[in-house]
Amino acid sequence: MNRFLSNATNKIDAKGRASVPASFRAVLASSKTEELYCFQDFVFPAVSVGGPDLLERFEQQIARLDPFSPEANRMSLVIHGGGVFMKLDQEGRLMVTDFIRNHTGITSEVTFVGRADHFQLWQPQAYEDMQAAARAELRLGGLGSR
Amino acid sequence: MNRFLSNATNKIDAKGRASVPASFRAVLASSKTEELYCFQDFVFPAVSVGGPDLLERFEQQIARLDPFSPEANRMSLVIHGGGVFMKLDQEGRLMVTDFIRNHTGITSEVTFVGRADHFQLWQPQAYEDMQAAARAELRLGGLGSR
DNA sequence: TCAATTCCCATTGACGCCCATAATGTCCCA
DNA sequence: TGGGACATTATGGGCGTCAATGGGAATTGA
Repeated sequence: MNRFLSNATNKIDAKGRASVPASFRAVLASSKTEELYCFQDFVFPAVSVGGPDLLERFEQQIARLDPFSPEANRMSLVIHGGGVFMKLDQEGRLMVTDFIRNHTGITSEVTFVGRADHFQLWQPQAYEDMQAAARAELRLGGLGSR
Repeated sequence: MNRFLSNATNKIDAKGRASVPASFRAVLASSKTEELYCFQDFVFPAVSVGGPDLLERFEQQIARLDPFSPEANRMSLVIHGGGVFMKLDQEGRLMVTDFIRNHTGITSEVTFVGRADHFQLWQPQAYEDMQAAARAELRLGGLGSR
């Protein structure tokens, strides 16, 4: 499978590192992705991580908006001003920086959440709660009501 | 027969493995399905299991939405973040992970339930109860009363 | 020069591959 | 039609491999 799927919670060690799940690393390797582009999610208290192509996709979306709209402005602020590039170490571990911690509330553990073309970093409990809430919404919205 | 039908209850061994019923494996083999997509059922305390085509069906629903909308974001969180890929071992056994246990209450035995294009994992007693309840509903609803 | 980051190696535990055995069902033939 | 050989399934467990984790040493950079 060549997209990010499922979720896993890993520990952050004394140096602030956390292992990226092997299945996620496999996806990155298959697309030859070395550098990771990170930014905060628009909706959730999470940090999204993907290849440089992810950044390009967002730029295209901004281009489609009215350049003077508050939405385009806000999006650019988050995407360009708020984004960072990161790299994994030799064992496939990610440094959990203050940038990540501040937007997520992550302290000692990270939940990696697959989102098809990218993945996200969540504070474990926040993910649990949001997953349950989103599931309840979908039930009302009719996805599971066939 | 090329769809999942009937049900069977199998033991979970000390390593957390359970044999998938041979008839189900035959269905998987006939469609060349190697990887299994699993997710928490939207209404029942069960985990649904099917081929990647099951995931694609959900993704088509997401594709109909504005990719930057909260709805699409939420649906992806559930479908991508909440789903898992699994593989059977060489003997056709499935690892009963905590993901499965948490959503079903499964402990030492698992009931496999055929649902035509996919199958489900249930805690045996929960399945019995739900089966009986569904049967009663049908009786009231008049399906058998024509 | 000090602190933070990266490299490298060790440890542990989980998982997959392999083989063995028991239980069950099926088929063939007397 | 009964019985027995055979096949298949469900299950148990040994063992090697790899992922996740921890920590010392080297390197970088302010």
